[in-house]
Amino acid sequence: MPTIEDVAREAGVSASTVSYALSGKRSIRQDTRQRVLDAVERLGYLPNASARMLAAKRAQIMAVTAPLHPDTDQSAHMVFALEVTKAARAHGYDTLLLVDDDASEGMRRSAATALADGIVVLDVAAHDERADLARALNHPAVFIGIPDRTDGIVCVDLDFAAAAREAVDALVAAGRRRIGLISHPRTAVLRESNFPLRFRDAFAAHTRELGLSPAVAYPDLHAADRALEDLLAVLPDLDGLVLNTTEEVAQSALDGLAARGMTVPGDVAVVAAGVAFPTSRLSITLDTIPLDAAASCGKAVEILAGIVEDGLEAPGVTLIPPTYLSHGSVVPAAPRPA
Amino acid sequence: MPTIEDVAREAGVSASTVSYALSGKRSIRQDTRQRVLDAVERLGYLPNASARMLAAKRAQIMAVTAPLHPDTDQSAHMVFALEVTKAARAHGYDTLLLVDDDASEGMRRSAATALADGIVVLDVAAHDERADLARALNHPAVFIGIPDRTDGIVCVDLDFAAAAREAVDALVAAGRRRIGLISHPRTAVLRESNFPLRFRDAFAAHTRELGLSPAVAYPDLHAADRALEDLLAVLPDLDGLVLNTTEEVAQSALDGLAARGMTVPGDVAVVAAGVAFPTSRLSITLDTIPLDAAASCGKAVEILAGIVEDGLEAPGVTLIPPTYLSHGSVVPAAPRPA
DNA sequence: TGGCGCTGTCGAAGCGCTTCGATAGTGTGT
DNA sequence: ACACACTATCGAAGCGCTTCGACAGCGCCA
Repeated sequence: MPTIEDVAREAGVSASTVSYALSGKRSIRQDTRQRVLDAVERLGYLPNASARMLAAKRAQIMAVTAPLHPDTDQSAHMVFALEVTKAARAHGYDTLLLVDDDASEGMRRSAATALADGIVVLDVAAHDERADLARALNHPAVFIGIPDRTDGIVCVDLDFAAAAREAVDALVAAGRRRIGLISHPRTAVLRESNFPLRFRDAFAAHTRELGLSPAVAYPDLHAADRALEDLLAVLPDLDGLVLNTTEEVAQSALDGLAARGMTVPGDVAVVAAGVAFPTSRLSITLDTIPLDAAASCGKAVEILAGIVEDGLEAPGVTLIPPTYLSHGSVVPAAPRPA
Repeated sequence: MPTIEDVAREAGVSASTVSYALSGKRSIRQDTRQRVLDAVERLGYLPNASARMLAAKRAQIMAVTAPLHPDTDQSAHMVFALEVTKAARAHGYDTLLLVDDDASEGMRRSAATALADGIVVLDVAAHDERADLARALNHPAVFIGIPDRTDGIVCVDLDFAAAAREAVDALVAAGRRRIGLISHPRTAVLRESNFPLRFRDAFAAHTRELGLSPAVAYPDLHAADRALEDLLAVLPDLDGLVLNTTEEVAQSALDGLAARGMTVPGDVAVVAAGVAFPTSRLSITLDTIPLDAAASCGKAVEILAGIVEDGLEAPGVTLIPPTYLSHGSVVPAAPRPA
């Protein structure tokens, strides 16, 4: 591999001139710059990464950490890791994947060894040890997801509350007033990430604001049938359904409606909101407010790059505004039989 | 962050002594080493990664490249990326995730800048430009998957041929002799990765060896029904079925059997072989010879670490022996009605 | 007791880059 | 013609580590 000295010799200038010609940090005469660029081209020069890191105190690397609970579905987080990687690349960073069993070890190591300039934290739990670590570490970090305590850390996430309101509004606009929500399993709502709570609470508040009676049900781990039962007990003439749940449970809910002879969107208008899967994979393609990995990750990387490069003041919590995608599963209610 | 000089001062020795005490590359008196270790502990010292890389000409980083076709299911490859990361960590390496649209750009860059010591190549196609690149690059690389031309490159993959034979043997041992194979869609078989071919050819050869008439069918993109039809046209009294296909098609095949009133394993014994999904997710948990990401990735990383660290001669193609997992979907045939 | 080989430690060089300060060269206003 | 500001370039220092060669101190054998 050629070094900067080789390029300098080839171009008939000094190494520092090559460096400045390539970085643009000092003015270089146009023809000199061109000779340097030609030499670079001819030799196929790329600066050695470690030398550059050492001298510039900048690695151009972002670490991304995904904890490794055996129970969670890995591939879901991996999609986020992928999106972070794409976004980071667009900002000129490479991405280091950290998946240690000890969630903190990788963060600590990549910070202490200056291997990465910043860290993107995925799959954030309500009580996440990595939040404390981030506060202590004095190393740029951005969380995708929001833990309970957000002081001293930087977070990005979909605005689940707004998503809930928008889902309700869409149903109400279609004349639906008996609206239920199928949320996540109770255990998940209580223990893990807190977005199900944010969604549920906004759903309840907003329906109440609109003079409706909120009905929320929690599915079992994989099936929605009992949840649907619960909903129908409270709202026998259910005509709107919000799904903030997994793909499996969503499909199960649709199956449950079909089994009861209830049509979508005729009898029940349905919208999936704050969900990570494309509804086109369901038996009926639903209107959806997606949890868009690319959007969250793009924003997170942008913020992180700003902190690293310009020492920008870190914004606290950044909420991504929801986007409503129409697929025909919400239409005006048929006139009710009198 | 403390430097090696800080540790040296704290321990009352020179920097080189600290280095040797930590690396073990020269003998250090026991009590001196202990003083160094204590100082390291007290200061929380971790060596700066870039300085270490620059001096040692070793990054302790492996790159993993997954090409970014929009059509392919990303999360599947991401599981491999995850397994590579885990295995690499166990060998003391971190993992750089490369997902450039231009599949080669990241490889070229990480090699030329010496950012990574080696590259693990995922999702290898039959004709993969990255194979040519690897030959040209003179940088350690291991492919997970096998392109058509394997000269000059290092590959690891499941032994699909052996898997096919083992699947057939299991069915034959259960007294099944009218055995069909549902492979991948024809287009995939011809254009993309070549393992479907390796599997199919071994299936055909081995059934023929055993005096059976091989029947192979190719599903449509998502459904197996026509393939099943094709199979039954050739083998009306099908009693053994091998699935080397996607989860979706496998489920569709089971549905097809059920729709025809054929029971598993009573009428038809079924085994899924060389498949990346757990058969427990199907409506019937099938005997399976899994395509085990952890096994392939572990082996690949081990080989790569050997090349990087000890300049080991690179083995050409390493085939992972298949493992048969029994789940009761292959049982002896009922006595045939005379 | 002198020479020899070990063992344990140190100093210095060097990895390839960035960046600071110095300086030669150029043009401008007086 | 001279001082002055500016531009373009260079040399050298330094980032924090690894590693090589040197060598002091030691025990051992002759």
